Amino acid sequence: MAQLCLPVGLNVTELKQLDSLIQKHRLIQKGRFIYRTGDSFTHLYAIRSGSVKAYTLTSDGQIQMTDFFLLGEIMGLDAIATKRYHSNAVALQTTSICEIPFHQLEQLSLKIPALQQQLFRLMSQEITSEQNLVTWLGRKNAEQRLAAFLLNLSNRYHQRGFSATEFHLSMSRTDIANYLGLAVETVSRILSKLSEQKTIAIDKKFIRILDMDCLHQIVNVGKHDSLPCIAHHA
Amino acid sequence: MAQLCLPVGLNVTELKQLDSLIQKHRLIQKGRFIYRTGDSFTHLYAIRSGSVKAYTLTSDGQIQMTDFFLLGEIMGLDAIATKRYHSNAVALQTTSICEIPFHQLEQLSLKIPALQQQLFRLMSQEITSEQNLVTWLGRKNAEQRLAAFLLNLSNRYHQRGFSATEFHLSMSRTDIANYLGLAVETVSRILSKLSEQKTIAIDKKFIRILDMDCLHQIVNVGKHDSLPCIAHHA
DNA sequence: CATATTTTTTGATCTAAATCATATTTTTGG
DNA sequence: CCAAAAATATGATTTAGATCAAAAAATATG
Repeated sequence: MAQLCLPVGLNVTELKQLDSLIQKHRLIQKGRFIYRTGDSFTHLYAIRSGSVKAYTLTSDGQIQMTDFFLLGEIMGLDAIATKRYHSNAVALQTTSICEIPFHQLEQLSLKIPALQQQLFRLMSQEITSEQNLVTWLGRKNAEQRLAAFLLNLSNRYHQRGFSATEFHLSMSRTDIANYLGLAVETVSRILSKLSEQKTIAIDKKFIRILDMDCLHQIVNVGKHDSLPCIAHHA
Repeated sequence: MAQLCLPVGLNVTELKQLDSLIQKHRLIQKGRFIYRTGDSFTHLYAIRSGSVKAYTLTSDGQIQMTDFFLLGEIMGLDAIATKRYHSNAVALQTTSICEIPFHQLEQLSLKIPALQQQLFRLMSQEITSEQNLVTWLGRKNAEQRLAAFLLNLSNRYHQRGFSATEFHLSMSRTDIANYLGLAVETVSRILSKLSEQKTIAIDKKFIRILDMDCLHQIVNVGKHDSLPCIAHHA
């Protein structure tokens, strides 16, 4: 569990203690739930391979994607306060997850200051990442949202040592559209346009980013910005 | 410091220790900054009275509101990961804040399990609250967003023992619009409409909710819902 | 307290993206 | 391997809300 262990810098004994907590793995088939809204919260889940989507149902029964989790990421942090999961987590492909009993983790973090710090850090990161999503949804047009989404995935894969320019788009167009607050047709149209102008290339679920700069430019340059070049280099 | 102390249930010694951490108060005049983006993170801030807006600047220089903080709420949780504040926090009125040195709080929470738990809880709540905002922005129309916003404020005041139906709208229309991803004109128009139909009454910065049910109905009933009554009672 | 400045409101027009309508491609499952 | 179902793509039309424009109200300031 990269996110929990690596950045922490524990000694051998501490590492062993933490390791003993996170022994239990599970393989989830595509389309299966890891947890559902209202299930009582006992574990955090770390993704060892594969990917997961998390969504909530709004009061009027519509689906709202709240997160995509990729390899190395931790699910369930939003459930700590209420001791119930708030969303439904579904595997987007065959996914290996690691179960982390939260109560025991909490106990252990009392004894290992660096672990407590890492937990605070993880949760704070999650807050920031949701804030960023709010910013995209509130202020950006469809093309900017999609470009930002692709760059975000690219970054996250890159951070885990995978290619930043070629990766698996495991979520459907519908899921992406929902996540970004757009219509499926809009997502499809923009992906087509980006393909046409050779910014990306898509083969089924596989995406290759051909012109990363172009994506950055789309994201960074507001439509009222009269000096795109300067904005880009700033 | 309701949020930090009350729900925790500490013994006398622990309470004293916590109390000694959160002695320092400060009065902030309207329009003054509590922190700015990039300032190094040392304290969490709890609001004792007044209110604060938090916003970020996007890469193309636009303002994006990320939060409004009311009395009893804690600011700065998003800065823990990076040790830098990510947003600008500005007082919306004369505001009394309480400074909480985070490093010491972290140390203390190693010794007081209930305090650690409360911190996890607070951060988890913040994650959930941002997720909710994402849901509003992604799926709701202008009227629903504004109704949800008013109900959210109402709830938060109510939780602290204030009136749920009459409160101070300390943020400007522009701030609200920005927060909800709308144009000022749209916010103004909808507030006018709600006033006209006696759902709310606004006198300068003071708002009175006359028909709470109506607001709930606006929020809960999707436009495609053919049975608003049923949806409302579900 | 009178004038300047900012904020809010209201109206008219325009546009990005939703919706509607099909067609095409991909996936599923017998 | 083929038919049915699901997902994706593309074109035409509509619309919610942005933008533009201007007045009215509130607030600040000398």
